[in-house]
Amino acid sequence: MTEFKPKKLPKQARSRASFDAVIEAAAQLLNGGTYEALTTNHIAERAGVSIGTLYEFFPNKETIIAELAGRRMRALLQAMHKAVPETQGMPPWDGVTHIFEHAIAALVAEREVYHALLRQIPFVPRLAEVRAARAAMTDFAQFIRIRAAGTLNLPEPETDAWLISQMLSNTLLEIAFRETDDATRSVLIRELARLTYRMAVGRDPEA
Amino acid sequence: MTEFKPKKLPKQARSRASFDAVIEAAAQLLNGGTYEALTTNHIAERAGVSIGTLYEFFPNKETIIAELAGRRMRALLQAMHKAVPETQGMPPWDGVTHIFEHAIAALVAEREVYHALLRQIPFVPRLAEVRAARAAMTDFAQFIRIRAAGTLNLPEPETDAWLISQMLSNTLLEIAFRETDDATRSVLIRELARLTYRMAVGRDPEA
Amino acid sequence: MTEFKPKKLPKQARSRASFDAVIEAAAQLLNGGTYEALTTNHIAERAGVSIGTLYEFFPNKETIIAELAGRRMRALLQAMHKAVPETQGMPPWDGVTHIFEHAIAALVAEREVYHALLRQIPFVPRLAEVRAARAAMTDFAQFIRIRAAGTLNLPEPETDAWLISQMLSNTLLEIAFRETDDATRSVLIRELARLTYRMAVGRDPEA
Amino acid sequence: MTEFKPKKLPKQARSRASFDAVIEAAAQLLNGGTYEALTTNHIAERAGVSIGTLYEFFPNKETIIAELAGRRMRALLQAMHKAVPETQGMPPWDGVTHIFEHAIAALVAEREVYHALLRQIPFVPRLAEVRAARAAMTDFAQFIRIRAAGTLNLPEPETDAWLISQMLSNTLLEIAFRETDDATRSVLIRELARLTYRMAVGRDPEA
DNA sequence: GATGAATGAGCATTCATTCAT
DNA sequence: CATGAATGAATGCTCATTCAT
Repeated sequence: MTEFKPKKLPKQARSRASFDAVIEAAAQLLNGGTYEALTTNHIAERAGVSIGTLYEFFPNKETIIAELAGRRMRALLQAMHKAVPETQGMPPWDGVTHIFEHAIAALVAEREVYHALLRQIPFVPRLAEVRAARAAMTDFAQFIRIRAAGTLNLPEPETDAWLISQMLSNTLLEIAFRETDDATRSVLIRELARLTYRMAVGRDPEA
Repeated sequence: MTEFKPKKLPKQARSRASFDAVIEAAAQLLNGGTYEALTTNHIAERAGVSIGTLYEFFPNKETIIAELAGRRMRALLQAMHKAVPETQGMPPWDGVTHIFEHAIAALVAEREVYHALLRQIPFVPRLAEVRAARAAMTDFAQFIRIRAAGTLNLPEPETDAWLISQMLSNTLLEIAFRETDDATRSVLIRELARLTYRMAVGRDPEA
Repeated sequence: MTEFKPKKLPKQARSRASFDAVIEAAAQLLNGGTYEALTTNHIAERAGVSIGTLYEFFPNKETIIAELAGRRMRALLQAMHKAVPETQGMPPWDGVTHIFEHAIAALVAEREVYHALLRQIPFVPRLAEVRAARAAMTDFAQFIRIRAAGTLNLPEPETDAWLISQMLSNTLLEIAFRETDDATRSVLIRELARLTYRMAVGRDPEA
Repeated sequence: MTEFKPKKLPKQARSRASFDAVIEAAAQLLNGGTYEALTTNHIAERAGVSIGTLYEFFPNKETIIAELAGRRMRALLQAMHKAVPETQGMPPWDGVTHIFEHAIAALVAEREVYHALLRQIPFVPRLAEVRAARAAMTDFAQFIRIRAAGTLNLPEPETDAWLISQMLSNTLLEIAFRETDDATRSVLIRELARLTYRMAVGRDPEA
């Protein structure tokens, strides 16, 4: 599988700024346009950098996108991890809901970026960093156990973990991509949390 | 919303053959290449038809893809519907497993086609026929109730139906897209059926 | 110079109807669209005739247009000739005005057809029939002499005749093509008649 | 009304050369071919520039043509203006003849370019710069008055000015487009000047 | 005769990438 | 180091014309 690595990681401040500007310009253009409209020349222009400079840092277009995908995946995981301590003392179901809400908030803030990255660009979902983020969803399902004190009930742990991570990651994306209001999304998230609990424990939480 | 309709539906045998050849050529090219490599000239060449003939039937590239998507969605639903009578007498969990197996078989046979259509081409998931197929997943979840004699237990029926249809359609796709062997897929399907039962009924089936 | 002749002149009534339909379909399409949008397939469709039949009568697109141009030029001259007897007893200036008015009326009725034919299609102005029609404008300038009893005063008769025919034909077209109302056109026609009289006779008419 | 403006006006010498090369290549191709044969790929090839570079400067084909039309109209007006001082001391009729001769010389040098631009390309005559040039013909008719010391005699000044500008611009073009020798053109120009004088003043000049 | 499916050269335009300055 | 002019293969699509049925 082709690796997408920047040509050189910038050390000096000025370089660092250009490097970042390119990636964030790509994100801006993705928000408000499809992937098909994303051209390297536009990225350079939006970044305030010449096309020549862009190619100093990135060997090709794919690498820019891979870098952006990595950034956003890290941001997404961080948003969820930051929410974990806040669930202290909540009943397990509420804890899951809380974490999902943070994930959705991060996704909705850049709906089109995530949509383009994860649903339109062939190679992005196969990127190691993206797969890791998806797999991490299971950790949050596991988290139910910690909070629910040992009631986790998964007969085929590995298989079930993979399935649940697929269901959660895809459904969180669908909720975020859906054109609707925050209230509707709240209901969806809460129900998703309950269905997740059902999957993981085999019964409804005694809320 | 833009409608994608063929220019003229072919009546004569010669036309019918060309019409079909174009659509199936598109499918062939999608199998073994990405969407980006799918060009109208390549489609025509592969179909053994001139580019002019291709545009005799289809007003633009999108319409070819929409027509292919429609065909495959219909094929998928049919594969599932054909499996329903065969579940007579099976315990509900096995019935769902059986239906999923047929769906996966259809998907796996053209893994890359389905992947390109549903995960790379922006407008395909928005197509009426595709959305209908996705929504139909809920019917199969409902089907559990029929077989499980009234134990369906969904506190927010509409919301839960949407969530379950998203989870099932996406996860079936992920299982089909995953590069693995049939044995592994069998286990995944069976576990998916059980998790689905858990979501729908709130407990494990009494196998 | 290439000659544009129909393949075969139709004798039977049915053929005659198809032949005419093709030419008039071309005229209709020219009214409400530019020459660039005029395709043989559209002409055939509009004429209610198959493209194959169209090519039975006309060896190529140019011939259809040449035939249409001939028809309209003949119609234009006829419109002007029909007006001549009506000028009996009018003072010469009014007579010219009267004839011009009939010409403009014919032109305006199919503004876009005449514009496309005479101002956008390279070979039409070079067609024998079109040049003849243009030359005929001089006859109407000559007509002033008949009515003005011998006062025509053209030192270089042949040269002046060509010049006047160019001025009149082009300016009548410009008046017809101009987007304006009938009242404005009336004033333009009357003034054009006076300027023409001045050119031909060397002084204003004693209206 | 759609504006046709170059994408970026070239600053550097290299750019300037390419920019000009494109426009003059278009002129060359128009000389010796019709508008229909004028393609962007041919223009680029003739200009010794890649098609990509062509589109670096011009957003579309129309803009190239509009730019060429502007250039030639400016050249035409300049040719006429430069001739004005040379008419000092000439009798008015000779002065007009002199100016017309310069206009015709400029037109004849690129007969086919002017013909294609002004008689085959739909949008060119509607271009602001072209309309201005045409209107400027009236100034030269006015010029007769200056030389003829107040004898201008136009009962409907605005209408007559428009008519005369139409007659002159069109007839100058027809003289230039006509396939003939210089001697014949000279006679035509001289007679055109006299007819113009007649139109403007109502009698022959006292040569 | 009439049909209309089929042809394919050709068109305007895009965009990832290079390299002389 | 940075620039941005230049590249050109490739794309989606049109349309005059042919010819098997």
